[in-house]
Amino acid sequence: MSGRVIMHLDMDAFFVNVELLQRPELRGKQIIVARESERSVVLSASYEARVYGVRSAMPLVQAKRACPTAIVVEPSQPYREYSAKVMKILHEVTDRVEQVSVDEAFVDLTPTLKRLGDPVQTAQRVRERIRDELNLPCSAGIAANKFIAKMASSGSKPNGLWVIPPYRVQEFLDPLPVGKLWGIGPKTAQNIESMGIHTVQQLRGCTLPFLQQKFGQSLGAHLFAICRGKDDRAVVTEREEKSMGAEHTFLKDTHEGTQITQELFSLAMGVARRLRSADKYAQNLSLKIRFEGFETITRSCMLTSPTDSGQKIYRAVIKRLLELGILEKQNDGAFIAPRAIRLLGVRAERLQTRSSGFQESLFAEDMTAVREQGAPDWYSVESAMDQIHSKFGSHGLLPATLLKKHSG
DNA sequence: TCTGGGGTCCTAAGGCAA
DNA sequence: TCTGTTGCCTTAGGACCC
Repeated sequence: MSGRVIMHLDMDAFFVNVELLQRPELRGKQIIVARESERSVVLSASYEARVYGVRSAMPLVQAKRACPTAIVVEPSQPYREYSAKVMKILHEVTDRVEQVSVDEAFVDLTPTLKRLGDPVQTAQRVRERIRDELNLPCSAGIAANKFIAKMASSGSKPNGLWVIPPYRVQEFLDPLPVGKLWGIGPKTAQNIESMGIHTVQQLRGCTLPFLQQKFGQSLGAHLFAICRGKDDRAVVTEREEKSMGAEHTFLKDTHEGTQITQELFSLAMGVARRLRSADKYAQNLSLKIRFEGFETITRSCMLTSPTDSGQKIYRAVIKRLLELGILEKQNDGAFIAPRAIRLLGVRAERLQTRSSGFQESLFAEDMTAVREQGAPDWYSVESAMDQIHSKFGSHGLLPATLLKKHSG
C-alpha cells in the first residue's frame, strides 16, 4: 500500500456560481450559462435547472425545451481569475496540487499529515475558506488515490465532503453501474454492457487477459484496476502543453470560400499568437473538418520547419485542404468547398520550446498578413498587445508569470 | 431536435529502415 | 538478392474529460 491521502476538489456549477456573484438576485433560480446562439451548448447549469434534466454540453435548444423557465445567462465573468484564487488557497495547504481544469484539482495531502493533522479537517478548512473568501460552493472527496477521490467528490455534490477509506472502497464501487466510473464514457459502457456486465461487481469477475483481449492492453488493464479501486497515478504538479488548438463552428454550414479562408486565417493567427506567448514552435499541424451532417475528419501535416508564424500556419492549412479536395480553387481564383462545412479547427502539435529570443521577422510577417488580408474583428488591439508582451517578455523586460496571464 | 471548444491518450495501419 | 522480422515514424480516428 502506498499510504497516500488524495483530495479531489471540485467547484459546484462553477460558471453559474461565478455569475451569481454579480447577479445575486438570480440565486435559487433555474440558471443556464450559455452563449445565446442557435448552435451553442450549455456550459453550466444550476442545480435547480439540473432537476429538469439540463446537463452541461447539452445543446441549448434542447435544454430550453427541457426547462422552459430557465434563465439563460451569457458567460461574462473572468472565470480564470476565480479559478486562480481557488488554486491559491490550495497551494497554501501544499504545493502538491494538480489543476485538472478550470474548476477542479487533485491535492496530495500525504505530506501535510504531520504538519496539519487530520486530512478531513484540512479539507473542511479549505472548503470553508473558499466559501468565506470567494463566496463559492465546492465539493471534495478524500481517498487513497486519485480515482477514488474523484469518485468521492462526484458523489458528494453539491456542497459536500466525502471520505472513502480503503476498507470501504469495494462496497462503494460494487453496486455502481459501470458507466458511472470516471474514465468510462458512453461507448465503453455500452461495450461492457453488451457483454451482459452492468455493475462494477460483475466487471470485477472478469480476468485481466479477458479484459485486455476485449478492450486492448491499456484500457483492459485500466478497467481491471479501477473496478478494484486501484490507481497508482501520481499527482502531477507541472505539465507541459502538448498541443494548442482553436476551432469554430459556423452559424450555418457553408461552401463559401471567403468565409472559410477568413476563418482559417483567424484560427491560424490565434494559434500562432498562443504559440508565441508560450514561447513554443509547432512542428505538426492537425486540421479538423466537420461537414454538414456532423461527419468529422482530421488531417495532419508536417511543417517544413517548426514555426510560430500565423502566416506559415495559414498557408500550410490552405495547401493541405486543396490537396485533399476539401477546398477547390475556381477559374476566377476564388475558393469553394464542394461539401458544406460546419466546423473548422487548427491545432499545433509536436511543440518545442523556443530557446532563442523573439523572432522579429515572424511578428512582422504576421502583421503584414493582417494588413494585406484585413484583420478579422478579433485580431485587433488585444492581439497586437499580446504579441508585444510576448516580444518584450522573451527579452526579459516582463516576467514570464505576467506573460502567462495574457495567454489563453 | 441537436450536438461548442479546449484538451489528452490510445490504437491501428502503412511506410520504411535495420 | 530475396525474404522475413522488428521497431519506429507518420497519419487518421476514436474515446474521454471538463
